[in-house]
Amino acid sequence: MQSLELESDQPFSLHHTLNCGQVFRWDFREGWWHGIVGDRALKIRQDGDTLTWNGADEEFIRAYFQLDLDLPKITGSFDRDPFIHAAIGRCRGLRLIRQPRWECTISYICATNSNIPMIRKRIELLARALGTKFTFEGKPYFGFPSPDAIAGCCNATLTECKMGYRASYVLDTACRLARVNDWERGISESQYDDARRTLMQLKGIGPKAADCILLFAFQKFEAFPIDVWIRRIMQEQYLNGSAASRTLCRDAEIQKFARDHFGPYCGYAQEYLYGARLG
DNA sequence: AACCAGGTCATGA
DNA sequence: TCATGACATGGT
Repeated sequence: MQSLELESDQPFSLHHTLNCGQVFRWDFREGWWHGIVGDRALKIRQDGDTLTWNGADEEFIRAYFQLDLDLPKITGSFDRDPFIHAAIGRCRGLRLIRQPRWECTISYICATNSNIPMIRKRIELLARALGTKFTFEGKPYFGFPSPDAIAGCCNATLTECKMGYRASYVLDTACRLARVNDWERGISESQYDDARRTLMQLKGIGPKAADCILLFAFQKFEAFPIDVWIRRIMQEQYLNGSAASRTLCRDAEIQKFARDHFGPYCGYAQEYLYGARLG
């Protein structure tokens, strides 16, 4: 077991960070958050300014939870209206996570047109079917399947994982990326627009999934994923006033507004809006 | 029983 | 470039 003391001027909330819908393989049980990240399992808890965990070194924890970033500076940069101000207050300490790139990519293909419990079930079934089994604190876990593991399976296997029509998307993307050496580097080194276009050439990745992947796995904070919730919030709160009188506007317009209004960290702002969405 | 969920794709104008 | 409908699945 290891621990660290958070800096007093750098807010962090494990609960908001893991509960805001950006990751799908974390569970809160008996006072601990239990998670599977790529091929490792870990558990972690927060008591005030103390983080205690098992299953990773401190370097991993700091990187994974973005403890190296100046959060007040980030939230301050987009704290520009009463609505986002309230969301920042409600989700105080929420940090974006640095997700494994491959896992994040497949996860958000699995996420389309589904609710969060269904996404979680799908990914768990996928890991059980094709992931590597290992033991952590005496219990069995399944890591996230490698590109080769998915690329080598058949459509029926993925259908058994409740992928529905996404099965062929997952398989196709796995086959493509499995043959490319270090595909992440090209995305990582590209500007946001180019990276987004490249990702969208993969089956099952449209504008929304691409933005989630760029935001959560490539730290391109200018990405502003628009799902049904964010679309609703943006139209009601920022674009056209009341729900009754609003006229619909395109996602591209919403995105432009978001980047102009919230600035270069608008992706971070998006996650605060999403995290605070249930009132 | 329709409708919805962290949407995307194929089609047709 | 844009609307429109289909699409697997499970919950409400």
